[in-house]
Amino acid sequence: MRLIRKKNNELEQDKPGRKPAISEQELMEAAVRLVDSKRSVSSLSLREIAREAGIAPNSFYRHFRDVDELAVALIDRAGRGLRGTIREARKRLESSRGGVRSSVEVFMEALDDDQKYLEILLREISIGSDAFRSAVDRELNYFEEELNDELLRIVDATGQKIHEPRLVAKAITRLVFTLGASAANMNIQQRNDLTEETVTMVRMIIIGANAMAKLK
Amino acid sequence: MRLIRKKNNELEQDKPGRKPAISEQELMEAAVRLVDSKRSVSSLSLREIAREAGIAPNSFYRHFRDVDELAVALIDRAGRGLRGTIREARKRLESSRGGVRSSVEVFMEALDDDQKYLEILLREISIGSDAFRSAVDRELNYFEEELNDELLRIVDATGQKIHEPRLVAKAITRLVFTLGASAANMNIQQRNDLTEETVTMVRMIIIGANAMAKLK
DNA sequence: GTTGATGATATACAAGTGTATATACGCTTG
DNA sequence: CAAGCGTATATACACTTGTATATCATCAAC
Repeated sequence: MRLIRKKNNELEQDKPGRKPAISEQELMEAAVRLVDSKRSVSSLSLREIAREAGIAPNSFYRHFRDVDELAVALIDRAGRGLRGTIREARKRLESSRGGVRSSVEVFMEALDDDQKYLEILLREISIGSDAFRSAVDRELNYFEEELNDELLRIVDATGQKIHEPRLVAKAITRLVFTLGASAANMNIQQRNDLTEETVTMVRMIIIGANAMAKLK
Repeated sequence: MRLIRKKNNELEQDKPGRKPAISEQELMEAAVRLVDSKRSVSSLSLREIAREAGIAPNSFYRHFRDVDELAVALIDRAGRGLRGTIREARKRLESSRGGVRSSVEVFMEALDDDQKYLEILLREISIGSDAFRSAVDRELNYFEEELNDELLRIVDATGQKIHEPRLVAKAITRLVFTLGASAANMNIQQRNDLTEETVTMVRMIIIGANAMAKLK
């Protein structure tokens, strides 16, 4: 059973029965296939996506109200992947010493998985419709909060102080997302270099926040 | 003044004096006028811009090969404004104590000047054509280099050490640009808060780089 | 078996797009 | 004055776009 969004914006239950010839999933994948370094999701036309998915233009409406709604669904999908990434990073954080490095590595690896979803999220942070942007914002804030919790946990556990953990979380989040976005078109060597750089930058922020806490 | 016969058989008065030729400048301004929170430069159509500028669609070609070329010109313009901003920041840096704060302030103020050019640059960092993106990259790198030079100068002058100044410059640049982009739709209060946050984050990075240099 | 919902299709249309072509007119230069 | 150049314009064409409308096929429920 799935949910169908009707023209009047009501949600309606898909009655048990016949399987649709095409799924929202497949439509989203068709859209992703059309996205490359020069084309953004929000620049895709309804007909283009329908063509790529192999359906008639009008069939698109059976699944999404418009391209924008599909784009938001894409971001939600990216968000789900991101949550997995965060869980993974936390796991490695508990079991290893080089916490920062392994966390950054998990993030960079996630760029390859998830069928470009994360990449799309990163690349289109600042454009698209209002709905699209607030969907991205949601994920960014989630990431930030998770990071904040983790910092507070470390403060609690180790007794070391951190100046304004919320700002530390925000700075790291923005930095990692920005640098991640620029990693999209890189080869392995370049990406490894970028990972190293990112690790150092994140350490600077944490050590800086630490030193500032001591100064006070 | 005399009467001329047009193709559509209308008679029209020949106004005294030649119709003023439009400048690239004016075309660019017309394009900027069409950009808002939902529309990006690269999504504008040639005809839209021509309409806004009050010229015939084909006249556009007299000035730019296509919309993309105009977009690149916009970024170059933004870059020129940015250089002024940097000069200003440096001046304040020499004459005041709170170097970081006043520098960040100069940057945030520049978002209001420059007729949205800087804002456009920030917002479309990751999209648009190859030419567009490399134009943005050029400006970002210029900013980064300037910052690097300044850091080295400070190291020289004060004798304090900084770990990997190039990375410090990169981290600060990305952070300030990213946060600046998100300031586009903020009111004064929110922007002031953001400025404060940015200042603290930048300080964290610098202090962190300082502490890391001492550790070695 | 009939009905009705669901998903898909084809056809159609008005609006918008980039641009090729032809042309008009002012200005400069001879 | 004529020629040519620069800048503008009108017209036209082929194409894409979103979507309205009508129709068909499949299946569930009565």
